[in-house]
Amino acid sequence: MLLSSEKGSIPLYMQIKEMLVAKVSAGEWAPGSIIPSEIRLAQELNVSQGTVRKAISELVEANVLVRRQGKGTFVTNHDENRALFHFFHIYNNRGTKFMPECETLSCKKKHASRSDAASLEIPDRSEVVRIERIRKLEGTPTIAETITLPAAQFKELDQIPTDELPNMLYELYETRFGITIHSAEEQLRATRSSKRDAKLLGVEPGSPLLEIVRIAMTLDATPVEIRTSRCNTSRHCYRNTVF
Amino acid sequence: MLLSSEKGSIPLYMQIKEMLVAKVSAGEWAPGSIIPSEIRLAQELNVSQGTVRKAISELVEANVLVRRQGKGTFVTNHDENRALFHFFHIYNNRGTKFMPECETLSCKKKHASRSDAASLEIPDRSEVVRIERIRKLEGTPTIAETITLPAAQFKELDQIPTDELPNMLYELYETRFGITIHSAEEQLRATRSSKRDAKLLGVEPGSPLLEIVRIAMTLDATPVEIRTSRCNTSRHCYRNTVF
DNA sequence: TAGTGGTCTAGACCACGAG
DNA sequence: TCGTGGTCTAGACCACTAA
Repeated sequence: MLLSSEKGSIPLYMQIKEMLVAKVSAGEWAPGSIIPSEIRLAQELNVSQGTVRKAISELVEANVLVRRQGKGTFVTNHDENRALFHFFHIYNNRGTKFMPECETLSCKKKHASRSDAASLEIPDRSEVVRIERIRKLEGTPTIAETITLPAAQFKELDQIPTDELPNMLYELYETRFGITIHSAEEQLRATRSSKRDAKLLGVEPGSPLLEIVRIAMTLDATPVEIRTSRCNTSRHCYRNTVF
Repeated sequence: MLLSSEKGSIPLYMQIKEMLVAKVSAGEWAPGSIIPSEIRLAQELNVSQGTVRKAISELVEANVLVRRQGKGTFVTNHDENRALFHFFHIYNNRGTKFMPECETLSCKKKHASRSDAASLEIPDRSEVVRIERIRKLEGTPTIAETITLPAAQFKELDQIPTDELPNMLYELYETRFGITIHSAEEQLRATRSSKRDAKLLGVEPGSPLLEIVRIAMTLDATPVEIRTSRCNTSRHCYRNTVF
């Protein structure tokens, strides 16, 4: 790799950051694996350790890498805790969060609707995999979920028996399809429960549900999942901390 | 100030960070004012510039300070843009955000309910100021808001004529009461519109509204405002980006 | 004991803003 | 031109982990 240190060019640590992101993004460094030490990278790139350090620090901040003192620096991987911590925002009214249980109702191939296709940046009517499931919190069904994925990137996902689909799908995406969810954009609205959701969640049809539409993206900002969650918020709520 | 650099003690940059936070928190350095340069601070504290730099960097990350190259480092202040950018999350369905207009309905002293008192960490039944207002987005009334503040810290707020209360209250809190909102915790639920809100927002009574309960805090984590927003989400939504 | 990241230093030079 | 923050270096020593 070539770094340019011309006057007025992009700072070295930024260029190094881009390089590191590229390696992770391309899968050259897999999730969970160790990357070369700061000193090695500095030698290879002909810069000082401090410069590499700054690049790595920003990627640690962005949850791309994790440092472990005495061991090394690793590519972040999606264990259950990360998924729960970063991507699950439903708490009970006492302010605590539990790992949701999960029952998958169906997992089938469909053709993308216009809006799904637009969100996933794939051609109109192309194939998608659609998962329907319901999630229980502390024993009671609380969230009805519809998940839409581009079939091209999730080949044969619909062949997996529904009872083998795990609770935390992002781990599956990573281990089985090599797709790591890095960020997501969520839109929240209040809606009326459909008859179907009402039955699944044990509420009156038409009663208010919190609808969360999430578009999840990889490190290079490619959208790969649309997830619509309809939540009964009588005993739970969505929490967000703002700085 | 004394820094301890004993073996096994808290890192210097952490101690410096605490010191800087204390100065801002105590109002010794007011919002918007410049703080001593990195070099001056380093001299005064007998550390290298790099160490001060690391302390400041983390506070910039936390939105406590802002750097301006060539000018200096400043205490963050709450202009309209900061309030809109960090604390207002309602977008229209095309994904854009506008400065809301605002009509204040009332601003009166009350006695705190048990739950309000608990949230604000003040004695039961102590005095609070209650503001009721409605906010218009692109011309249509979209959000009904109830704001509760501890009267002890917002003396004579209820004496201000309602039509003089500004759109962005956080600026007022800062300039008039010396209280800077630094972070907030939001809880979102789907609720049914009350008759009163329905009339204010021009919707059917009982129709679903997105309820946002925000507890806003100062830099030292003291809760100072409870804000309940009930939003009509037919043409708007709450957005959140997750990493 | 060797190797990793974590803290800290002292000093160089660049880019920006104001006088 | 001067003072600010922004980048980068070279090297010291500490704290942690694993062999």
